[in-house]
Amino acid sequence: MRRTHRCGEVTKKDLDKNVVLNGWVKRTRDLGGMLFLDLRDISGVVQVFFDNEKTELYEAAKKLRMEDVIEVTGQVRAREEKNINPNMSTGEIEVGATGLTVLSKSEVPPFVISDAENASEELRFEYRYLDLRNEKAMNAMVLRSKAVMKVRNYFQRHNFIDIETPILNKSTPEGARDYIVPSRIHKGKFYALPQSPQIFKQILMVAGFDRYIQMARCFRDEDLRADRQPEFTQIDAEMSFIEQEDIFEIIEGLMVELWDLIDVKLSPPFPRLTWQEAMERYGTDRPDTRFGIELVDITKAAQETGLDMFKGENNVTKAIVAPGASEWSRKVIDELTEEAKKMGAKGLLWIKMEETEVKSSILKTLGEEKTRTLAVAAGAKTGDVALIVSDSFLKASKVLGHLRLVTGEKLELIDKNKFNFLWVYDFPLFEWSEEEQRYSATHHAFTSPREEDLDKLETSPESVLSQAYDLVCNGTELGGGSIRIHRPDIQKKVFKALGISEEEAEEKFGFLLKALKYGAPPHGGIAFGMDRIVAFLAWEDSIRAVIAFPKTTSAYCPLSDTPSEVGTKALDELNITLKK
RNA sequence: GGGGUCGUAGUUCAGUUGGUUAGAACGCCGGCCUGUCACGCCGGAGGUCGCGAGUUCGAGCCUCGUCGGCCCCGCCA
Repeated sequence: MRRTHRCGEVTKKDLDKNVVLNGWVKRTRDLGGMLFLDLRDISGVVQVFFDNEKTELYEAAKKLRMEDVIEVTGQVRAREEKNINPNMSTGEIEVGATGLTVLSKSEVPPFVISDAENASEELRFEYRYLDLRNEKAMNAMVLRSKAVMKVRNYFQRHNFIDIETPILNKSTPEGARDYIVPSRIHKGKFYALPQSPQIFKQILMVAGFDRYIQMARCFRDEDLRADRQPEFTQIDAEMSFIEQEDIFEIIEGLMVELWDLIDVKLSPPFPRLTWQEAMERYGTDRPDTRFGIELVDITKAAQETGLDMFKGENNVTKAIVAPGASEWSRKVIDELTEEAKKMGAKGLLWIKMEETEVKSSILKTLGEEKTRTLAVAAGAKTGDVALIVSDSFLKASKVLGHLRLVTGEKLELIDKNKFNFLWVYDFPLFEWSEEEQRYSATHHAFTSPREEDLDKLETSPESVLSQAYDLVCNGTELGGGSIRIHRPDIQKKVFKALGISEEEAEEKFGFLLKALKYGAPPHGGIAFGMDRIVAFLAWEDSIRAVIAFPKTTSAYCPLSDTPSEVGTKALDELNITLKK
């Protein structure tokens, strides 16, 4: 018999109707002579009633266990006033059972489904099919589906074409470590899984699809975090004949529609901040602007103290003020110092502006008056604590940017209900890599320098700014992109600055360079971490919660036991020998 | 690659300065119960204390190593 209703959709309108329901046994409550059963499917839960006037049926119901799959026939009836359960959407009715079929028995599950949130992630992911039966986990996936539909719908309305790009790709030298797939036919050669469809979407622009969109699965073989999985989904978009501002507008419209899913009204345009300004004020390229506390440059005041520690040639002294934090114990200060050192600072200078006196690590060396002057330069008032770091501009900014976040958390200054979006743009085109002793691309090798910086490409690459941009929300980078290089001559100069030889460029990216020679339109685009966006919408801290089958931080899947060894036959065919 | 933290019953956890028989809650099994909805009450089963060494008369507890989960730094164009 086919079901007539989903469990959560039986309502008062169905009173006296005979219904057929399918679902999982959430729980039974046997009162002796009468038994209540909560039946669950994706739509919700409904209460089924068995009594011992129908002895056989009652005895059968007594044998049911959690997570058995059953079919129930019965009649919808209203609950008496005193028996209504206001916490249940179907709480005004119940189904008086007239028939019961067990469709599938369940073993005792390793955790109780309705309590899955309290089980360890490892266990939940091993039994993800049980975990997903839990309302919250299932809703996250439902929300994800809605978000995907929104995105596709939005871009279609704006004339974007959805095109799939290859999963088996050429390995490229820049960027993250590739996942590698050996080729059987081409022995000794390898495919790489895409870190992003970057080059292909640019080639699609050359082809003339002037607006492209794809939900692209991407793969990066790097160490994982709460917001990083080895495979993840990007909303990948690219447009021709546009400028940076066009991208901002179209994406702002998309964010409005996505956040509408959770009834949050965003009001574009989002604030725009240059990279320089973001670093100066927040010490990071992804500022969390849900709370105040900005970095202050006190280099001049610091140098006037005459202390050696402030003197270095490229030294910049920066500070933040923790408002009303003079109650902080020595232990808290020590913690902050540890945090600062973790970020690479030599140390952390602190000044406590207490009611009657000033306390500081440099009080003895500097004396009360000069110490107070320094704190005041940072903007500290009575009751505040000034935290000071002296180092290179980037180091001092980053350390204080981190301390700013820690301080915001500690003092509970962050309004968790806010969604503060902003654009960061004008990133440096290159950054110096100490490890490799060369410049590397801040965004990627195809990012266009700003027009006005073109002539500095060869003379002072470090000062060239790019047409790259990030969309940031609450201190998280949701996505980023750039206007691309569409002229082969500029692309060559950028490769040169990156220390990529012509031969290497030809070997690795030759197909893109060739395409650019055949009438490439000016173009640019952006890519978003779909998982991060959905995690935001679902109020989850980890993207694992919004991925159906996530991997652990060691890139292992506890459900399928992946990765695993392969047989010698497969290795032989691939001409691969494993090292001992 | 580095740092932190956790690992005890099916699950989530407690376990004192190293000391007799390792506890609780939920779940599970059995019984009672006619309006429950975290039902209630009574009884019961269930443990290689992640793994391996070491110290000790004696280790869940201390030491070293190792494996795994999570968080962070590096890394992630």
